[in-house]
Amino acid sequence: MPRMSREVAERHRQQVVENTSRLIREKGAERVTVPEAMASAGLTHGGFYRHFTSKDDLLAQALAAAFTERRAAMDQIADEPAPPDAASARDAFLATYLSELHRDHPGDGCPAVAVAADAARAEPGSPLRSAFTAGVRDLAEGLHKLNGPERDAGAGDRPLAELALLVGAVLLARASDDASLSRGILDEARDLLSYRGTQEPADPEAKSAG
Amino acid sequence: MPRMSREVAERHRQQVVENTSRLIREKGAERVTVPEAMASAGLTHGGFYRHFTSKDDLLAQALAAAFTERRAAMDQIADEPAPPDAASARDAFLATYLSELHRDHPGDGCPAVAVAADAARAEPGSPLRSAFTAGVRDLAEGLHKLNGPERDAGAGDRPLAELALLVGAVLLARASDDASLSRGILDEARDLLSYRGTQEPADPEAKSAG
DNA sequence: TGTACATCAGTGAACGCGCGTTCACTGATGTAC
DNA sequence: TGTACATCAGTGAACGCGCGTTCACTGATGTAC
Repeated sequence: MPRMSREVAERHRQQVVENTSRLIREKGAERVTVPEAMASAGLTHGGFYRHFTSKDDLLAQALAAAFTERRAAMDQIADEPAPPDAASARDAFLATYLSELHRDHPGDGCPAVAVAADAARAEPGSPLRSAFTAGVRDLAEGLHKLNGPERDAGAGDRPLAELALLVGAVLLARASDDASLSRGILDEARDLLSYRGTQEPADPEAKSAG
Repeated sequence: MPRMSREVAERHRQQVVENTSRLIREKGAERVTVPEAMASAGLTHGGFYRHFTSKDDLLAQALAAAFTERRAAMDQIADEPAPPDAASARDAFLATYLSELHRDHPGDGCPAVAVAADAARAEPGSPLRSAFTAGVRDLAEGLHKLNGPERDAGAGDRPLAELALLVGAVLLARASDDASLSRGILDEARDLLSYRGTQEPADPEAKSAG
């Protein structure tokens, strides 16, 4: 199969990036190979360098795509009204993030959890690390938005710490080889964040309000 | 250099484990090689299998050693009186854990941060994952001890969530390629934990106690 | 619209490299007498 | 305490393997006329 049309070639490039975005979350950035990434779009490895300057280049693009997708999902929850089983959009988001579903499906999950270790060991200034840093900022902004304006005034708006707790909880829950310990981590994290969400309002009656 | 005495051989084994314990925190478990681990004790790779049944075996031993060392450091802080610049032993510990020193020196740092991603991807039941799970339990117990008995009664004792926040914060701080963002993560995490530590005591005067 | 030709997406073999593991070997250590 | 010999810690070469990257090649696509 020799030369493809530009349109087809561009579709191939996008498929490789999208599939790699999933692969790096499932296996970690380091363990994804060039042949594997190309094969995920039905191609052989030889043509890789027509699309990307290096493996690092692809990894960074795939990571950025994962963060973009994740942020969009956050905003969707923030902009929709809270579902009936959640007190607020924020609670709905926390329940989703700290769920066993998220824990057990890294490939669809948050790249901050899956790629943090790779980013921490990448060279400062490298494409992967830059993409990760931008992603952290992006997700923290999403959390800030979910926290809403009321929280801004008080002590409740700490999106960076909240992101750290979410990431740490899902990561430790994934690494813990015991079902009840793993659940305990997720549950305690949710408690800690929910508690802060509804804690000690000046007016006790405000508790029942949205 | 042929056969060494048993005493010397045992010292070599210990050195390999200790040095690997540092190496896996610096580079990640996957990136440590057998030749490298042996060379760290002045040996060549060929004799590796006289000491360990496989690379995985060494990694698990090294990880267990790192957790043991870390737990001992926690207990030392818990058992000593709080230093003059900290309100409690707990605060002293939090300040150390969430410091730039810890962030910038993974090799001396907490294995839960450095090896979580490797453990999360290791096979369930594998030596590395088992060692990690035991380590998480151990550190959570240490945090519980630092929290003290007063916290038990109220809502303040959530050692698993606290560990998740500590781990997530140091990990994201290491991965973030921007000094102020990185500091912000550590600072917000400390705020979140300190706030919970001194919040709304039933009796305001209790603040100065213990 | 047709023709001639340059471009380049994709193929598959090849490269040098480092990995985990195995193995024949060496010779001081440890043991049995 | 001495002697004879088995043990085994450590060496260094070798194994098969998969990696990232390069390259000559193919032939449909895209373009210039």
